[in-house]
Amino acid sequence: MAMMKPHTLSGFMELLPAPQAQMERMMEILRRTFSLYGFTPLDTPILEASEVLLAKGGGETEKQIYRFQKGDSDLSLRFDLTVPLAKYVALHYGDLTFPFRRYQIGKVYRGERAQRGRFREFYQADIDVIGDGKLDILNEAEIPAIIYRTFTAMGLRRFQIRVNNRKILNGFYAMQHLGAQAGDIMRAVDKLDKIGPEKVSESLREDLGLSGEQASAILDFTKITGCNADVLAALECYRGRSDVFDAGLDELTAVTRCLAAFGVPETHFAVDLTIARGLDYYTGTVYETTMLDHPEIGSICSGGRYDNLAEYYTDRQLPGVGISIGLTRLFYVLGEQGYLNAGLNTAPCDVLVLPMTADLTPAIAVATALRAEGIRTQLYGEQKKFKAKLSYADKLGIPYVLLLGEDEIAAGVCSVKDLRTGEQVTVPIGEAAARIHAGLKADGTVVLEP
RNA sequence: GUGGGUGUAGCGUAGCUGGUUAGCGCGUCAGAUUGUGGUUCUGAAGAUCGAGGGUUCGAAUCCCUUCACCCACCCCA
Repeated sequence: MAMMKPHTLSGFMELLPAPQAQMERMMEILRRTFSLYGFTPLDTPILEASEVLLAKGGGETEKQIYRFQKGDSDLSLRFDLTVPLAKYVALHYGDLTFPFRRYQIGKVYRGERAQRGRFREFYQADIDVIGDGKLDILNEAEIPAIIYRTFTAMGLRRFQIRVNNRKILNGFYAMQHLGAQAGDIMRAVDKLDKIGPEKVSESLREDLGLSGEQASAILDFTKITGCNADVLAALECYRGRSDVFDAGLDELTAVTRCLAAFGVPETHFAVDLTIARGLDYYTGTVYETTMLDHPEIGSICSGGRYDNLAEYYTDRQLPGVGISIGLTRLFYVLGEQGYLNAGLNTAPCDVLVLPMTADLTPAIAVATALRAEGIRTQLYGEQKKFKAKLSYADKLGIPYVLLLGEDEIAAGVCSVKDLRTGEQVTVPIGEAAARIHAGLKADGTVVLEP
């Protein structure tokens, strides 16, 4: 039988052990930070009935979703974590306490062309707050504050969370009598950074059939930039001409105020009237986060307020606000920039026990004792040459090796070698754990509690 | 989905105006050193040149087909 070449599908990330350890570390930070704000962990199926995921119907989702038949079932892979959440909340409404705050880290799937920093299977780390009937604006300010804290905890510095409000855009376009084309216009305006104002104006007039006055009114609107206070002040000039716009401006102003109180510096947070992206279910505040040094990779975290997502599954009004970190993309960018692996121990364990005798039981006893002390211990039982055993520890980056030969066993001692310094000491077996603990703590390596 | 580019040992690559044993680096394995790794030295293994077909005395090299991957667009985390 011909052997087939092993390969991994395009757009699917598969990591080696060391980077995988880094990825897990990032997820730990996310879980810890989300818990800090009172979010409860949640998991939902990767597969859902197609009618659930496509309830909203149409649009880009329909084109990009992985959908297939199994028997008579019409199934789809989830393309985000928010739509499944809406289903979950509608389904378990009676058993949940509102506002319902949950975080979820899981893989999602999008059948589009893979590219640098763009995957077909990727992790999203979501936090959402779902209200019963109503949901206070405070939540919309807290979400980016959490993101700020999360990214900071991961060691990121050069990122910016940009905020806008769909009501402001929709209200403004309504003033220009362009309400029906709001979506297309937002998409055109979104290209400002990429192709410049002239091309955008051209696109507005030629592709969307707007008048010259309308196009320049839109471009003038996007030119409202500066510090957050300036932008908000400039927006006040448009007040009084659209109820929707006024509501959006009130919300954006409130969010901006709260964010300052949450301790998010203005360097990391900006009101930006050009952002409008994200899925089309957003109805109010929208967020988008980019790395300042790598804008070309796109948003690594975005979300917003959605008032009507659950309407396909329930008659109840269940407004929500949430945000999604593109973990796989974030990890990819960090890895590419060499920001990962800085001084982090990615070894699978802290010590490798090397039995040098035919009888393995003394080594087994030592390994068991070390584990009882919370030291991550691996027992190496392969009949290899001594140098091969040491080389194994070296390649995996295991910091300590514990040698147990005839002489040591007879004397009730063991040899503990620090592979990083090459230093080796012989200590009573009972003291080995304390010795390794001390060395690990000095290095700041995470040690499991006994 | 549309347009462009690239496919040579596990990985990164040279060779590409056709010319006979496809070269190098990293990694792997072995030895120097059978209780001392990471450094160094020596040696070895490892490639149906993405696949299929065609042109030719002769194809990694030229032509066709196909597949895969990458980039751009679309859209998005």
